[in-house]
Amino acid sequence: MTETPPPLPDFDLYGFTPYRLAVAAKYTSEQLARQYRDRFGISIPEWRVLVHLAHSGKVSVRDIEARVAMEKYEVSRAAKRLREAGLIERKENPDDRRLIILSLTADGQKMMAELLPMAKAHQAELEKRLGDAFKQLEAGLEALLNEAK
Amino acid sequence: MTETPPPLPDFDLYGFTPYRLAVAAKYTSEQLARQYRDRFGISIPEWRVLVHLAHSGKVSVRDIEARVAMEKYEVSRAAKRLREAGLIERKENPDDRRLIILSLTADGQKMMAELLPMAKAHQAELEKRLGDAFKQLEAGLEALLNEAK
DNA sequence: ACAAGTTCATTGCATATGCAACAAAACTGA
DNA sequence: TCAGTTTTGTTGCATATGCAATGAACTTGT
Repeated sequence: MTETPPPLPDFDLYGFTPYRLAVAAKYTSEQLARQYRDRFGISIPEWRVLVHLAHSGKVSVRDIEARVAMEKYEVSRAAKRLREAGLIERKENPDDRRLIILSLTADGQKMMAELLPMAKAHQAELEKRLGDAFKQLEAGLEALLNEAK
Repeated sequence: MTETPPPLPDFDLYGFTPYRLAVAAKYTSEQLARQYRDRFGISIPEWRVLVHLAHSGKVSVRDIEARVAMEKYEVSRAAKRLREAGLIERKENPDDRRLIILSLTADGQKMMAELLPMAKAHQAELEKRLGDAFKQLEAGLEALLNEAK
């Protein structure tokens, strides 16, 4: 004689948007991330810092933190590894000695000159594969990300 | 006399879909995840296992791995913690003694009876807030997730 | 029947991550 | 001016994670 357990609400993980977004995020970044990891030994946090530096020139940890959805300790540690790898360099800001100035080294520039086209190609490929669905995805993401910040 | 560095392709992280998805995933799961972490001490991998058990009854590590986008070692470790917390239990499958049978304990059921409505409310809230953009987001995700598997 | 290969789950190890504490520099206001 | 507060960046510590190796149970092919 088995007691029927208290019935649980019906809930399907596949229909749960945070889950779906997590899977989609992992799926879309996986292939490219593996490429730049195998080829250059770069992790995703490091990649984000590099992209920001490639795009914005000289910036502080705080700038990056504010703009690339990373906590400052992540930025700090990513920057440390990148410095050890000789890809970025770090100076003191004479106007405010708490701030640091991060920038790509020549080696870092060279690497990014290879990496960025790979990323652009990946993005183009994704857009092409998804077609109209891509436009819808982006419209939805736009609304979500606007409210996020 | 500064040498102009080799020009880098223009690339904006904000327009990069894998990045956008990662930020969106983090944003949408953050609030709820904090709730169930603070209240029940449950992490996201544990939550996924629990949801799958609530939905599917008795399953093996392999079942969960296949269906909830987790590696088997993640499932294994999540299950271990949940067992230690008394939320799930584990039996041997007599037909195939490599397989294990995971299921919710009474405590686990009770907890999920609280947790699932929270998740449903979170989802409903998200749908409502985003309105039409939600539908677009889901259409895009649908296409992406279909190709993922 | 049984050696070789597969599948399933777990674990050791190195590294990554998240949190909170910290130190140094700059700002604030009386 | 200068004690208290805030901002910036780093780090110690505990835990989580990813990978590869392991071992046990099953399957396959001859």
